Amino acid sequence: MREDESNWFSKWEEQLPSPDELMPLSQTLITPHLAIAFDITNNPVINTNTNIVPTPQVHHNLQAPPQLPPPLQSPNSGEFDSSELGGGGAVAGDEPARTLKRPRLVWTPQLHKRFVDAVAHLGIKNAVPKTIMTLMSVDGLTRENVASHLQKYRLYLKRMQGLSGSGGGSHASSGDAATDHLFASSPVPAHFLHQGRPNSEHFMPFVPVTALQQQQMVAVAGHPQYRHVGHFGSPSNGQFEHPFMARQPHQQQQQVHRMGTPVQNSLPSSYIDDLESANARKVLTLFPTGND
DNA sequence: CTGGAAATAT
DNA sequence: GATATTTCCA
Repeated sequence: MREDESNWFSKWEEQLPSPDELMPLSQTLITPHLAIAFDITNNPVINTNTNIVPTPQVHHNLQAPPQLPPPLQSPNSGEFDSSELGGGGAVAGDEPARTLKRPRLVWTPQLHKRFVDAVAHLGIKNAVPKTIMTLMSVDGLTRENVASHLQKYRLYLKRMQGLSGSGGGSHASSGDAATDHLFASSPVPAHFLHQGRPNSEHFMPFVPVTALQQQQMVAVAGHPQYRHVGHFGSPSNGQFEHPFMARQPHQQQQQVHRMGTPVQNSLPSSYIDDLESANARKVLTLFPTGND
């Protein structure tokens, strides 16, 4: 049977176990010096690349600095040109830069993880588009983007809750099941699932901000041309770049098992937040923070 | 501004 | 055709 479309997922699974980690959202939450005090300024963990599309990348432009720079401080001052998040990214060649038209924003697992993390840190209480967007600090991300994604995310959570109670099956009409994949990539904070507890306080088990990586990836959908624009290494704010380290060939099993059972959420453990980049269909561009 | 639905693009 | 994302409306 045709596995034309299915094959993308296959690859995706295999590449899921990426050494990529997440980035600390604390940046915005914690003050620079506070972060230093906590020593969370730089994560000594390993992080690695970021992009990676199964597609044959023709160019590898990256200046990849030696490693990740000091995160703290410097709130993104804004420098980075931010090429055109909307411009289609182009760079290289052709493609008129449409400055007014934002290309379709592709929510890549990593980006989504950031989104979930942000929501987790904020709590359903403040999990509003604006706050989330601010917390995410992803360049190019707009409130609208977050709002619409949030909507989808809520539906996903709802669908999940509904499933937990009744067994069922798997009837996903359409549009729901598919979304699950993307959402399944990111761990859903336990408290997310339905906070119907009138007497319960809302506490946040804090998200394992342990190994986080500092890099934002925005994927822009382009035509048959995928160009990943990595850019900006803002020297000033030493934000981040994509350090190319060796990726550990291990742990390759994450994947989404069936979560039909009650979420066992492994709180005490670190989440497996490594994801792969988008598949060959979009461009992965690292953008510096600074939207807003 | 937030939430939801519809429309459009890929 | 289906899905994702965007845009408009309440």
